[in-house]
Amino acid sequence: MVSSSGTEPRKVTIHDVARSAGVSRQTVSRALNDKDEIDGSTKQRVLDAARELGYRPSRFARGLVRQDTTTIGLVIPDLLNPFFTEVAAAALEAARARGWHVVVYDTADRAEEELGTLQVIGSQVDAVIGYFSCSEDELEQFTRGVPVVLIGREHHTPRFSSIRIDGEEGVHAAVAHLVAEGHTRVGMLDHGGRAEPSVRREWFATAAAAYGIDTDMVVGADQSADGGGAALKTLLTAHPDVTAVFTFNDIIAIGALREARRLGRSVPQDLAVIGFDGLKLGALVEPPLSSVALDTRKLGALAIEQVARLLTGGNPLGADDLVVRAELRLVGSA
Amino acid sequence: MVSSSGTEPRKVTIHDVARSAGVSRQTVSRALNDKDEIDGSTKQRVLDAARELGYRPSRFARGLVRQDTTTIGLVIPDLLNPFFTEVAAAALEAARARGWHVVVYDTADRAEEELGTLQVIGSQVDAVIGYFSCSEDELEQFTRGVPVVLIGREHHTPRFSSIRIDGEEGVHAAVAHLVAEGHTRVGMLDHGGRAEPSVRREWFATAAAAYGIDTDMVVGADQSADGGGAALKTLLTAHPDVTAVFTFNDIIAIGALREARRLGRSVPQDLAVIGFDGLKLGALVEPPLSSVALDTRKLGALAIEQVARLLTGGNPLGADDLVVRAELRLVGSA
DNA sequence: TTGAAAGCGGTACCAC
DNA sequence: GTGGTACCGCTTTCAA
Repeated sequence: MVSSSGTEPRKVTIHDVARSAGVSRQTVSRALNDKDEIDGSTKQRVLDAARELGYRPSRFARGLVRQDTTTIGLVIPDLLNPFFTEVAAAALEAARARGWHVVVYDTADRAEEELGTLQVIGSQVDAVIGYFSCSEDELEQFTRGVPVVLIGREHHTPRFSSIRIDGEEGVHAAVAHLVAEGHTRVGMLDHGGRAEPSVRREWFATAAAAYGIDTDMVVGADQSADGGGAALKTLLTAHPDVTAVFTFNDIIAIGALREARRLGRSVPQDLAVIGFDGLKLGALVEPPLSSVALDTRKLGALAIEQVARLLTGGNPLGADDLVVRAELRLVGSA
Repeated sequence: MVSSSGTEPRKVTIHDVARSAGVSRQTVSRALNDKDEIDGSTKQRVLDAARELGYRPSRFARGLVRQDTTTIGLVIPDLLNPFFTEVAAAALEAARARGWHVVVYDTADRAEEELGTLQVIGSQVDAVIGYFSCSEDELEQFTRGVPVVLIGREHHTPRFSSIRIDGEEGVHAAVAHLVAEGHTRVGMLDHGGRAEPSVRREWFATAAAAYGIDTDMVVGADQSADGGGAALKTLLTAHPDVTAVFTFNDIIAIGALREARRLGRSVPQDLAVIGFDGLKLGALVEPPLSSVALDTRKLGALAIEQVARLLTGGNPLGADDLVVRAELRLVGSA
């Protein structure tokens, strides 16, 4: 006796409606799809029967025959991370403009969940946009045949597309600004975790070098406000003479802002802070966070646009077009 | 000549693979679905052929025959509003636990988009969870037959379910705390827009009355940080003697926090602030925002749980179980 | 181990 | 205006 207590309501099909209304299935179809080759009264009768029976057309059957609806899968590590929130919102907006549906998968920053998602997603969507941590091999293996647009990393196989984030100029401008303000000891809070330094750090190093600034004061930070705070503390302990910091991203910067206040350093007077991403969130903290800002809406729009092209087999955008440039936005913290 | 320049790649079906591999369609199916009633070499041959042709099974055809995958639609007015971000994240998490897919629709706070979504969603998902602004009549009309769980408002028709937010005790505790701290002039920043005062305001009024506190100092605020800031300014201009404010939600409270600083009032010394929602965001501002906190994860989990019951026709949760209680969390701003 | 046939629930194209 | 039929692409009996 495993069956549920409720009256397991066997799926009502178009056939049931047809029989109940005393018409054929196609007539039911006509009534439901508002075709005009049908008598008014018949139509009403069918509609009534359908309501009566609680009929709902199967999206699968319908999708099978009229191949219209496109659904894309959006895979992100953490929707609560404001950066991904913005990316997701942007993708949703761009998708909505095309009448597409977006299935969102939050992998909770777990590699296993990511793989699991990848596994199942292939048979659920027409294309994938995502921020993945797995290898391209794994990606390829699971998404075989599905267009994939990568966010937050660059692809090495022509099999994929990716939206490149170009912050070189923006970071240079940030450093230039700090130098112009008289800062000579500028530290950086890079991301922690992965072994290799980030591209953002390279941009920073290049710019710093161009201004003859020391570039060794770098501390890795967890990708969280707490991580940023802790990293700032470490940095200032090791280098008390630091008067400005550039951070891997805004979340880290916001944590640094908070920690600076706790350490009795007022921002931007005693410590200038410049983040990266330009999150809307930056406007809510005090002082407002200066940042090398990304146009996340454009990022989302580009990803969707590329998917569209990939899907139609039309000419996909090249690497040169798949770029979002970040630019310095000074509002308070520097 | 409207045809695209690319080689419109006609959909490869299981049939093509079968022919190419020199087997029948069902053998292809076996190979792809990893059944064991198939010869190893045959399987490999089929797999190769499939890869060769770039074959991808149709999710519609597959869904049609094995009726497993459930997809739920999540409709929210604005993913960038941190409250909805949390709700969405919670729903995604709960859905993932069941292996469900979630299609997210952001209606951009526009009634027309909401209706449009409603229109299309019925034929795309198995159930709907959402924060809607339209009438129950409209909801009913468009979601006919689909289980619907409402968030942020209560239902009046048995046709729907809703997750109720019970903040009565929490708000009472908030007022009690303020009173205990010596505050006698407590204002409120309610939501603006709609004509009627919010339920939260009623809770506030009731609690305030219980402590013999004046309850007229209420200002409506736009649901944004800026709105909260502006509202606080209005409030303090009209009632300079106010020493504490309770707000409709955390976003408004955060705006108030910012404005207070600009007005030279330090928080919580000169002005105590208590929000509502308990967003994670509240931990990022200075001082950390005290709030009548909601368990958004539970909210999402409840919604999904109810959907599950509705879907199986099993015994759905009653109103008494569909409640999320909010409780006071004091961390800094009061 | 493999294949033929019968659906899954709709829609389109044809007669009537 | 309405019904018959084929078919969308795949899986699941059931024989062979």
